[in-house]
Amino acid sequence: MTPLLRGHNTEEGILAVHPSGNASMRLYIRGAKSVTTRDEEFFPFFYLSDPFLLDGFNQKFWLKKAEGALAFSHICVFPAWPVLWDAVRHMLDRFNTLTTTRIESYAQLDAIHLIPDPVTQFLLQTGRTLFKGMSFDDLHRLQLDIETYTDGPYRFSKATRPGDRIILIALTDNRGWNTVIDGRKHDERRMLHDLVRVINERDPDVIEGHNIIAFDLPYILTRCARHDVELTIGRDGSAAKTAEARGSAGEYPGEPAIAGRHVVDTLHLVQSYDQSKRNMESYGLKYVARYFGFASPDRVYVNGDRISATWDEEPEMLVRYALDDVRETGLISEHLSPISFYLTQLLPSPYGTITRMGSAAKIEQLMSREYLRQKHSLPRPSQGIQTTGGYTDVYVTGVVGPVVHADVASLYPSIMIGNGIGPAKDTLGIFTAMLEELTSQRLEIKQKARAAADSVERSRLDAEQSSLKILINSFYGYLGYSRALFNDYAQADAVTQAGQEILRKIIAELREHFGIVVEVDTDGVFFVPPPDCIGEEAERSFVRTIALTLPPRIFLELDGRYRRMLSYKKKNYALLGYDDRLTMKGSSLISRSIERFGRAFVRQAVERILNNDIDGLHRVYVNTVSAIQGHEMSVSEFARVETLKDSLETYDREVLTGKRNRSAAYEVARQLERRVRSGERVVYYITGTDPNVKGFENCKQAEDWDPHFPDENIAYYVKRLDEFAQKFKDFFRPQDFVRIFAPDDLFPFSSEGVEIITTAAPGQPDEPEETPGKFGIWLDE
DNA sequence: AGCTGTGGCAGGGAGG
DNA sequence: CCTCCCTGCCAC
Repeated sequence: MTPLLRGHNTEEGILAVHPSGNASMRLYIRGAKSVTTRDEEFFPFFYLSDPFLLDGFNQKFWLKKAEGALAFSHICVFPAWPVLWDAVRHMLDRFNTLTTTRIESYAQLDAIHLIPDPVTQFLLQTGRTLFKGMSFDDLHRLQLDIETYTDGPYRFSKATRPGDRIILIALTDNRGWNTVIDGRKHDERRMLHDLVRVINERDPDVIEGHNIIAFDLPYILTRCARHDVELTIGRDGSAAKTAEARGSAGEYPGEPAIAGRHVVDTLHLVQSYDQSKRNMESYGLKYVARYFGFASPDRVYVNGDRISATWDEEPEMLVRYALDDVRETGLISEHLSPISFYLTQLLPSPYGTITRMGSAAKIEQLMSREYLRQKHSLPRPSQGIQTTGGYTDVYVTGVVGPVVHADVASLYPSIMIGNGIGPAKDTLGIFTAMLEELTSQRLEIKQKARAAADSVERSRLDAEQSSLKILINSFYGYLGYSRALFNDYAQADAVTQAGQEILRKIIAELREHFGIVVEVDTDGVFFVPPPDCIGEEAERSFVRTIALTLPPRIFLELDGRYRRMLSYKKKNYALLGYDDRLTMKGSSLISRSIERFGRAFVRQAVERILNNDIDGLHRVYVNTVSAIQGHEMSVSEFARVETLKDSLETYDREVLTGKRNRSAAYEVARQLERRVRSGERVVYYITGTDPNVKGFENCKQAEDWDPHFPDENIAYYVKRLDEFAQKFKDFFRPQDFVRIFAPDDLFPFSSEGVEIITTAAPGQPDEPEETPGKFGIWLDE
């Protein structure tokens, strides 16, 4: 019995398990009842080497470190796929039994969990199917195919296509499941049987839906339980299960189990897409479809609470609505799923799982895959904290223009490649090598995509390069992640510090060349170009001039140009494009926690200020005040929407122990009849007459607001409006400010003599004192 | 049970 | 009033 892994850090608790050469098994080791374990000693561990299957596609298992040497009494085999039962038995027979090698004080296995991930993955990608009763020889041939099909470490395998898909939609109204269905039990029972039949007939590799994991599947399973129908949609005829139903046998919570099929939730796809883009307002299906331009003009919309009524009154309408949902979900998936799909060729995880994996987990898999390929041990996570981040500052507040935004392309990855930054623990040195390799692959693919004549080919290549971009951008975050095996806080700090230096250099150079730096954040700069730099071409070449002063491989690019900019605070500003489009950034201007009327007010006010329309600004204020006072707004405009992070129980406990204060959102949640879970949104408004009421004592659920007897707290909401107006205080002289943001009285408002003040932000000792009007040229237009 | 990072603004409530 | 603490949301 020789340990399969070699390594320098076995003293840190590295274990080798020798499974006698079957790596298509996922080994899961649970602490036996007789074993005392300590939580802090639990750590995930790890891949088997594979003398027989393919390199890299090894499976993961977990060990619980036990105190002292212990032997378990038996070994159990749990094949996740009954189809493979024979194969497992065959392999075990062939190798007699599992042998384990124990190092230091680690315990032996007590359970084996089979998940044929590489096989499903291969099948999915090649469009081949695994059939019931397949013999071990058939499987073995498949495995040989898989071997030839893999290209090697951290390279894409040969691409094929996603398998057949089916989209699942469940409909209910949001008053609860009972009202929709209870009157029509027979119909529903038949529908469930139809669902099972259709899925088995179509036999899809992938089942998709928007929020399918949190809603459609659990909903359908609940209905199945109520009607005593088995949702037998697994490829082997087994029933679909939710995580709870399966226990926590090493699976992710919420991970659905449909044997032989992948579940892809377009909600997850959208969320991870927006993590890099960051400009979506919501992740709801209807919004997302409109965002991507997938919603057709004659799309049917039915409000959630009208679904059962619509079904009763105009069933064809509801059918059309459901089909529109399906169509849009399908288009969103076609647009976004390739990013995950192409990663299945790089990572040893199944397609469905990859769509739900975080970015650090992906890096971890890449690292582990290569370490295991080289049969080297893996380190444990280091303890510590990262101490630095990006540099952010605001040099000028007020209205300026024209403004150019220049940013460094892929700042952190470039630094890591340029300075060879990688974890000290990475003795094989693959982290940086991998980053370099992936980056050059991406550039190659990007160029191919640009050159591709065929539009299908182009979008396939584009998806591939987007997958890589996401991976590449995750390398930095991985360094500072506390649970990462290869984390290295010192190196994470080295990356951010180098980034700060580059940004400061850019600022210094811009000033040297007579640009006026307005706001900077991490990897980009807003600045007013020098007076003789007019027009896009001049600005572009100005940025090039600055870029020449930077270290090699650091590419400063012109990212955007704007007619005017309102600079408010760090990470808070508004931009007016040459197409007159207004974009606002920052939590104090666009936060979802601001009431809708407040967001509308701020937006209109910013727009008027950017256009130097002081009379308009005053009118916006006056109109908003009168709308509040005249009860002209409906509840959705002044209600506040809050997401509950904790359960009501946690909240109560923490309030009781004085760890946190009472808050309106949770108190409203308490009033609701249904149980409120964490992550849910609560919509409420403030009642009473005193503007200084305590929110948690004077709050009501928005649904309870009655337009005929409006009881919102007018004084409170006027006070809120004045708080929003305060944001603009520094843009005006005090005497002007009080006149603009005040109701009309005896004398009509006049903007005569009002000027917008632009100032160098305080606390900038190296910035010479500036006077109003000196920033940019637009005031003289 | 799994979870990528730091920096920044604002609001509400409690207590000085 | 102010400060502190906590939570939520946002930029990159």
